[in-house]
Amino acid sequence: MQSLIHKIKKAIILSDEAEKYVYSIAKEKLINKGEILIHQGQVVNKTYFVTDGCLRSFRLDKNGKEHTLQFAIKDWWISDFIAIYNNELASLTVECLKDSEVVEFNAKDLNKIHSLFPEFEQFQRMNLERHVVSLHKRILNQLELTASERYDLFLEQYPNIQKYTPNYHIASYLGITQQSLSRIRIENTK
Amino acid sequence: MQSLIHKIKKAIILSDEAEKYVYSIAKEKLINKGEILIHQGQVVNKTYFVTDGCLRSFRLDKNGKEHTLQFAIKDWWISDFIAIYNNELASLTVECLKDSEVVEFNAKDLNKIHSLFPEFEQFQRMNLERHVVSLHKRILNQLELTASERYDLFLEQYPNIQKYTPNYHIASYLGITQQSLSRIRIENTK
DNA sequence: TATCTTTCTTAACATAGGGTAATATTTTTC
DNA sequence: GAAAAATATTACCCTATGTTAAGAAAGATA
Repeated sequence: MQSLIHKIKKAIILSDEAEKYVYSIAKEKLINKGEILIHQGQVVNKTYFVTDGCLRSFRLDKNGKEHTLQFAIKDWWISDFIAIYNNELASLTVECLKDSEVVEFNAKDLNKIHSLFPEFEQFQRMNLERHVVSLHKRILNQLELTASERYDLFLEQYPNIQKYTPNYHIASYLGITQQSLSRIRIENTK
Repeated sequence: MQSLIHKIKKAIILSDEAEKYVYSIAKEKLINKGEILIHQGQVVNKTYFVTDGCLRSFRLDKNGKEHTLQFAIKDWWISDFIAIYNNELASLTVECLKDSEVVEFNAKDLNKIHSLFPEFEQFQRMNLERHVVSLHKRILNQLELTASERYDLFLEQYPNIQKYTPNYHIASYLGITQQSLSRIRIENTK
């Protein structure tokens, strides 16, 4: 929780009342490895801020294959923003990859914060700007890099993630099979 | 220009002064097909709002291949947000696909608007939220759909774009070659 | 209309990566 | 520590897509 407040205060001037409101709608939670926070196909009304550990969001397609949209480590937000934005049932599952500590928010409470404390508009805008830029980069990487190059870049961006997540999750983030990733890993060490 | 003001007013309450400021920093421009608004490798300081026509942003990779990040039609923003956000030289080129009408902003003026008129924070946040959701969807589509399925979806999302842009631009958006797209187009009509 | 240029299609061949299945390795559980 | 479960590697074959090149079609220009 402290790490979230700290992150907010680094970005904006946070009044006492606003800080109180954040505390009033936030719920600190310890999550065990393997727990599912959001279930694909069910109602979504929570958004999570990760203060420790690692979560993952993915979609299960019609053929039973998983496709990883996001890994969330310390100081990242994670939820099913597609579903929340469109007011639909979850198109993603969010699961916990290792024992983690998160701050849970009801998505509607979190949305109200903007009208109650307009200073959060700026905080949120800046988060979203950063997010858009990272998504643009990911799309361009997917278009122009080989699987092997994408894997190298992934390891730079998430240097310790291999401790928390099996390779087939990484493969599903990169858009390849675990067998292909295995081949790439062997090539790279030669 | 009216269409931009209209769009803003649909989202937020726009004070007279704020509206005046928008006019003072905005520059309406007619752009000819083929004109380049942002050059990869050069300084970027402009952001464009499209009021009519169609623009495209793409990256030229080391092998001379183009990769399309975005098509922008009426009511979309386009620029090189990666470069602006990171204060780098352009990683993209923005070109005009058919004679278009745009509103040009200096990126710094546009950024100042948030502190001068905080109501724009909300406007921008909502734009960014929508944008993030559409990027999430695009990434998931790229991970889980075949090239043929992505093409079908593309045609739904940009129903008239084929009039403005050659197929090899569409192919470079979908992450395939123009030859593959040609094969897919033939398969689909069978 | 004729010519030039751009775009699209087609074909032959090459290759990255997928599918399936077997085996090896590591991790978890009892 | 043995057994079970999960994960990773390897192999064989297959398919979608890439590469290169040529030709056809469409659009632009003179």
